Parts: sequence; C-alpha cells; structure tokens
Amino acid sequence: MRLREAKRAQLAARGLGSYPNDFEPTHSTAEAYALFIAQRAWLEPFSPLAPGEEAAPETGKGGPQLEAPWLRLAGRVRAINVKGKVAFVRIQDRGAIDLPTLRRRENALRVEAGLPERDAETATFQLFFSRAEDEERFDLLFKSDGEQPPLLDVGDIVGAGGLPFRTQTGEPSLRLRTGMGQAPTLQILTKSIRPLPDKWLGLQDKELRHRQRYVDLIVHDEVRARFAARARIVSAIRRFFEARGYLEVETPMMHGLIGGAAARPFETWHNALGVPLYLRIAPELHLKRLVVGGLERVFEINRNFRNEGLSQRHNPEFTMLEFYEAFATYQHLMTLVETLLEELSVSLHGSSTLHFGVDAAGEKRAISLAAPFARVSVWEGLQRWGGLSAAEVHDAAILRAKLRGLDLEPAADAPIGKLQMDLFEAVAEPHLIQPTFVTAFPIEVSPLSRRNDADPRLADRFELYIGGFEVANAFSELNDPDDQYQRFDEQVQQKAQGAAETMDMDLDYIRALQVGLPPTAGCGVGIDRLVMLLTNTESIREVILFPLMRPEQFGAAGGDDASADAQASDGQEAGAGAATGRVGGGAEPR
RNA sequence: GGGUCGGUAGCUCAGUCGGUAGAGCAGCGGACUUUUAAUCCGUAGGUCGAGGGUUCGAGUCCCUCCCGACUCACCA
Repeated sequence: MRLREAKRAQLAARGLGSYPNDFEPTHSTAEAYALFIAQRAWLEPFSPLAPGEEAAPETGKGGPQLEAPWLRLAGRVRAINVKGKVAFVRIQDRGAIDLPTLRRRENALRVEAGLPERDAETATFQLFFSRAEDEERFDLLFKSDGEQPPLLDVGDIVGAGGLPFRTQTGEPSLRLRTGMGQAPTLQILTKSIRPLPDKWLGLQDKELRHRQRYVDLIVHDEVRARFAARARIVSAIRRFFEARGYLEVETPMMHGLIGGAAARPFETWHNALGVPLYLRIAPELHLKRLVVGGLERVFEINRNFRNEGLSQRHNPEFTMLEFYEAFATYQHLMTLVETLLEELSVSLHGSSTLHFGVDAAGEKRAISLAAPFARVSVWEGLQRWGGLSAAEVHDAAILRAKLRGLDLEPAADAPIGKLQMDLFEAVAEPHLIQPTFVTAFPIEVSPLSRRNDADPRLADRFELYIGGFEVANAFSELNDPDDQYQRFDEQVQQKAQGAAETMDMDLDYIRALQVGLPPTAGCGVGIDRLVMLLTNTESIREVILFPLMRPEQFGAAGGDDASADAQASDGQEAGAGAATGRVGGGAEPR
C-alpha cells in the first residue's frame, strides 16, 4: 500500500494528474461487447481500421481488417498480463452484470456459425495494448525503469480509447490506439492504493465481505449478480402493481405509537416536540388510513425495523412490501400473490420452477411457483402434521402437552388460538416447501383481521409459506371500529401484564375506521426473503447490501485498518477496547 | 445465552510427536509481440488474535479473555 501511494505521487509528478475527471466513456463494456455479436464478420478474429483508414496487410495479424468505430471505455483493472511488447488488461465496469448473458448469446451465434464455444462466465472486458502504439506510455504503465515500478496496478480505475477487434484466440477486445483527436490509449483515472484480495478466491471471510461490501462487489461476480437480481425483482413488483391501478405511497418511518404488528420497536426521541418516537415495525395502519381517504389501491415498499435478534432469516431492518385493495378479500389476494410470484419467477428465470436449497438427500430442491398454490387451514395442518384428531385440535390440554413434548413451554394464560399457532409452526412449517397458503387463522393471533362470518373463532387471513418459511401474510381487514377498539384494548391489557410485543391503542386509527374503511384486503410480503427464494440464497445477509453488524473497532491493535493508515500521525491512545469507531482517535474512514 | 468450529504473510490456506515460520496468488526485479487462472527465473514479505502458565524450548499443550462463522434458543 505504501508503494502504491508512491506511485500515485509519481503520476502527479509526471503531469499525468491524479484524479482527473474529464474522461467520458462512449460505451459500457457490455455495449462494446454487443458490437461483436451484432454482425457476422465480427464473430471471427479481425483487426480494426479506423473510419477512413487504409488497410495495411502487414499489421493485419489475427484476421482480416475491418472498419470499426472508435470506443472509449472506463473501468476497474481486474487483471494485468504483460507479455513482452504487448499487454492485456481486463477491466470491469457496470456492464459486468450483463457480460455473462452476452457471452452466452455469443456462444449460441458461434455454434450457429460453426465456431467453437468460448468461456461464458467472465465478467470483464479485455484491452489490448501493443507497445508499438505508444512506447512511452506502455513502458510507464507496464515496465520498471530500474527505479520506478510499473505505474498500473490491479484495482486502478482506467480510461481507455481504441478500436474493437478480436484476438487470435477469439476474445473480443479493445485495441488501444492513439491519435485522430482521440483520448490517449490508456490513462489512470483513479489510483487504487489498497490492494484487492486474491484474484481467484476473493474474500472468503463472511464478516469482511459484509463489512467491506464494496470489495465484495468488485471481486465476486455472483454477489453483483444477486443484487442486480434484487433490483430487477423490486422493479418488476412495482410494474405489477402499477399495471393494476395501485398507487405507490410512502408513509412515516417514525411513529408515535406502536402498531401494525407484534414486535419490539427501536425507540428514539424528537427534540423539538419533546416526544418519544418509534421506528416503525409495520406501515399497516397508515396504509389503511389511505384507503379510508379514497386511495383504494395502495402499495409501499419500504423498511421496517424490529428490535430483535439477528439470524439467517432476520435482520433488524428489513424491506417489506405491503399492499391494500378496497373491495377485495383475502381470497382475491391469494390469486394476486400467485400471479405475482409466478410472473417474477418467469421474468427472472424464464420458468415458474426454481431451485432453492437442498433436500434431505442433498439434491437441489425444485420449487414450482406455477399457480394455483396448495391451501391448508391451520386446523387441517395440525391434524395432518401434528397427529391430532379433529377434536383434539380444540383441546387446550392436548395442545399444551404436545408443545411440552417439543420442549416448547406455552404461557400459562395463552388462549387456545395461540396454542394452536405455536404447535402449527412447530410441526407444519418444515413441510411447507412447495408454495402453500395457510388459511383460517385463530382470531386471537390476528388482531387486525376481519372475523370469519361462518366461524367467529377464525380470521379471514392467510400466510404464504415457501421453502419452509413465511413469505407473505394477508387478511381481509377488520373495518368495524368497535371490534377494532376491543382488540386494541386486549393488546393494551396484555402489555399491562408484561407482554413486550403488543400494539398501542391507536385512537386516530379508530377514528379513521369510524369515517369508514371500505371492505378491504391487505398483504405484506418480506422482500428480503422473497429475494432469497428467487436467487437461491440461504442467508438474509446475502441479499441485504449492508446487513447490521456489530460496530467495527478502528484503531485497535493491528496495522491494516483505515484509521491507522489514514491518521498515522494521530497520537491519540487507541488501545484495544478503548476505541469504538465513534469516540477518540478511532475515526471512521471517509 | 448454550453447543461446534475457527483467528498464521495483503488474500486463500498448510504447519506432523513441542525442536530454526511454509505454499499458491498478490507485490518487487528479469525474460517473453495474441494472453485470458499466461508461463519461466529470481526476490521480499510474520508481534502465529491478546494476556498468562507449563517447559531447556510453545504456532503447537494448559488457563483466561477478545473477535468471528455455523447452529440451537429467542424472534406473529
């Protein structure tokens, strides 16, 4: 690293500037690559001619000479391969996400043309620099002059200009050229002074990968691809709802009351108003207020915050899709969710079948998102997987005994609906691999759901399970203000008895219901878990760019941390345990 | 909080019975005019997570602590 800082100084000293910002690429690497498969002649090795340039047979090594447009590319250097008087530099830019797809498309064309297939996984684009093109620059960047090492390093951001051509081995490349009023062959735009990890194995330490996601994204193609997929999924969800007349809205992240779900909140404080606020645990009550206000179809994709533990499937802040539709029931929403998931799978994978995890035999587990999904009621599930008879499902003593048999100690005052759900989750969830709507929830665990007309013990509600975990939760909304008041009141009493995860009495919400909520159904979908499912990812931390982690300690023992390097002259005490990154000399890197 | 595993060069990892600290990649020097995990020759790089103990001698054995991964519990 010290050596690289010296190189940066050298660049400045030679008038090559540090941190120039006037280089304008004409193409991304993917756009450049697309040129190579747009016409048949470019599929086989050729040498480039600038527009108007005369062919010169002696320079035509590698195939016929073809006229080609001048390109400027910019990207991060991922590999340098100097071979005598020529150098190959592989760069990576935003086109890396699309390059594998383009390479596969090229292979299809090559097969059609009778040419051998080529490696399709590489996400970098090759630059070809012949020393004859610009000896001085070539030597500066790639050769040692006895004192000064080569100035170009893996990790640097470069700008390159030249003509597209295909090498003898068939690799689409940019042949760096100078002159004709164009930018120089190759220039360093940003010097990277911190070396990248191993070029093949990358970063293996999960902690480092999550803390230094910027490095993770540079060196791991599959990580980049996964987050690109996430963006496509979210975008497709928006289009899906917009096409159905839904309005996307944003409701408060800071709430004065806890509501919309059962979870512990993060607490904060507003100084000017002098009131406590809670980061929202769900947007539900605000979205339903909007339906009262006449926005009959609304959706929100935003963060929820729950002050709970971390696990492979839990992050304290997570992204939730919630949508509400007036004059619909939870039955309608089942159809809607089926359609959404099938469309997402098809648009992402080209198929309604995807693979998620492995089964007991270690085989890839196929999941079919083709509608319709299976449906099972909570009571049926207890019978099917819990070994209960139809009568035992309603016997609190039996349920308690079963739970104890599973080492789950039910609360002494737990209502029967809570016992049923606890047992259901324990015995049924592992079986819900293929998409399954669980329906007919006990009313006691559904404080915001409409009561079932036929059976007052049940709520008009479903949860969707896929791959053994909950993906969606929906119900026909309770729109009777008196009933809602009662249920809030029960929550408040539970809280008074010490329950940590309850809702507050929300009198404004009651007032909204008194104004009148049309018959409405609403649904919440955990976006992170949905992305996990659609990208075959086992951990929620792999689908969240910056998952919550314990704060990093800078300035502790050990040389290679940002504050020690950046503030080497900072004489403050930074002993282990003293610096937390927020206090003292251990400042965060900027 | 419990259990299991781990922390050795910038990165990925070896390190036998307790006996001079190792490799590949990256770096640095050299050769090479179509490579693509380039190749070949040379070279440099270490407070073995921290502290204590046992020992003639500790990366290795013991104790305490720190950090992390996985997992269980917790988490509608």
